[in-house]
Amino acid sequence: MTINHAILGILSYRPMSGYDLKKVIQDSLFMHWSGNNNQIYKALLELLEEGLVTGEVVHQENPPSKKIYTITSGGLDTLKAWTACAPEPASFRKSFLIQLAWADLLCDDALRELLRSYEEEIRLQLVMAREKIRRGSAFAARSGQEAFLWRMINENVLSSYQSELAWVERVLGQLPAALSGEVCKDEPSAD
Amino acid sequence: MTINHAILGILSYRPMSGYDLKKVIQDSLFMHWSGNNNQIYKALLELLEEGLVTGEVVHQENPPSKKIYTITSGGLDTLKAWTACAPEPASFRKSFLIQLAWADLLCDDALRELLRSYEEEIRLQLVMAREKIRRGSAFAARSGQEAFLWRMINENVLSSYQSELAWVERVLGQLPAALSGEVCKDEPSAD
DNA sequence: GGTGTCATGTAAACAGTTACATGATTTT
DNA sequence: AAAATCATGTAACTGTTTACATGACACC
Repeated sequence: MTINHAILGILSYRPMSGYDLKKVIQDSLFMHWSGNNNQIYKALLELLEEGLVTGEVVHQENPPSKKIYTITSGGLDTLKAWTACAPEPASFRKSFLIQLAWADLLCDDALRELLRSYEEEIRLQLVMAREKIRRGSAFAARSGQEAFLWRMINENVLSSYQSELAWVERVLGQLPAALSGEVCKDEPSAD
Repeated sequence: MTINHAILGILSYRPMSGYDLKKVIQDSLFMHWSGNNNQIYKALLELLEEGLVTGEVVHQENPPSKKIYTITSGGLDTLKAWTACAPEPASFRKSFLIQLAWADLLCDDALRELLRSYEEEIRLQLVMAREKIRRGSAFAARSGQEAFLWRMINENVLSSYQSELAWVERVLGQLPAALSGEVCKDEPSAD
């Protein structure tokens, strides 16, 4: 459950409530969770039990009250240990590729249309990503190194979309030749 | 549940058992599921109930017997309808980026080491992807168009890894400058 | 009077993984 | 004798999403 680590990371910047965490996660480029309550409030309970955060109820002038969570020194240690551990491989889930794999069933126009709508979809993702970057992080970088890392993270996300976009344009460009039946004559597809 | 569509797609090539499906999915580049029994056998039950496949028990000379599933014309229609529907956006889950986001806690050497091990990880993924491609598909392409699409799918996966690799190398290249503290002076990080 | 924000939480479902269980046969 | 392959399936769990429930206040 990586979301616990993500929450510890956010709380390392400043103490905040579950509600705040939800917004930070939703507005983030690289924290892929939808930011739903269920996961966040459950994670906070777990972190409390493990003593990695403390929770304090703060009564405001007007209700509702909120619970402000603060990372403990144990929490900081756990976070630091996690950041140093061996990275997991990235996972790409592109259900579009599965769609394409069986798209031989479609006629030429439908196939072209399918590729075009995927292209549109990626462009949309790119615009939204850029908008999130434009709005900036909710936090100030704590060091030049951190500012650098954050720029690299933004670049990573953008370059993923750009690579996907370049690919779909390549496919659309090669499609006419492929449809004319001139392609793949000398490419046996099974061994 | 996309795996049902993936299974329909595979069965559109040839009838086979759950066990065979498992292997096809595990050996595939782009079907991201682990190929676990639970999902496959459950999906097959659903497809049976919906009448999209038929199942026939085949007794072999030596046990165990197997159940061979065959796609129905209704199944083919469903598959075709699905291939034509609006594509979902690709989802990239890179827990490494979350790790990097809080990596300010690490010292220079640990950060460099972290990036290097991610680079290694991607290289490994790339090698495994190429190996899967080298072994080839379990099926012969039914048309030149299909052969073309399959090549494009392979290219997509490879270019995703290559883009990720290029990114991590860029980061490693820029790291010395970032660590020397010369970077980001004129880059306020919040708006 | 309806909609939106702040703020907590729960319920139900879907998606996906690991591990277990069985039993025969073949390979090491 | 142990391990791998063929082949079916189940159990338990983690992860993730959508939607619901509550209640005060503010804004249009």
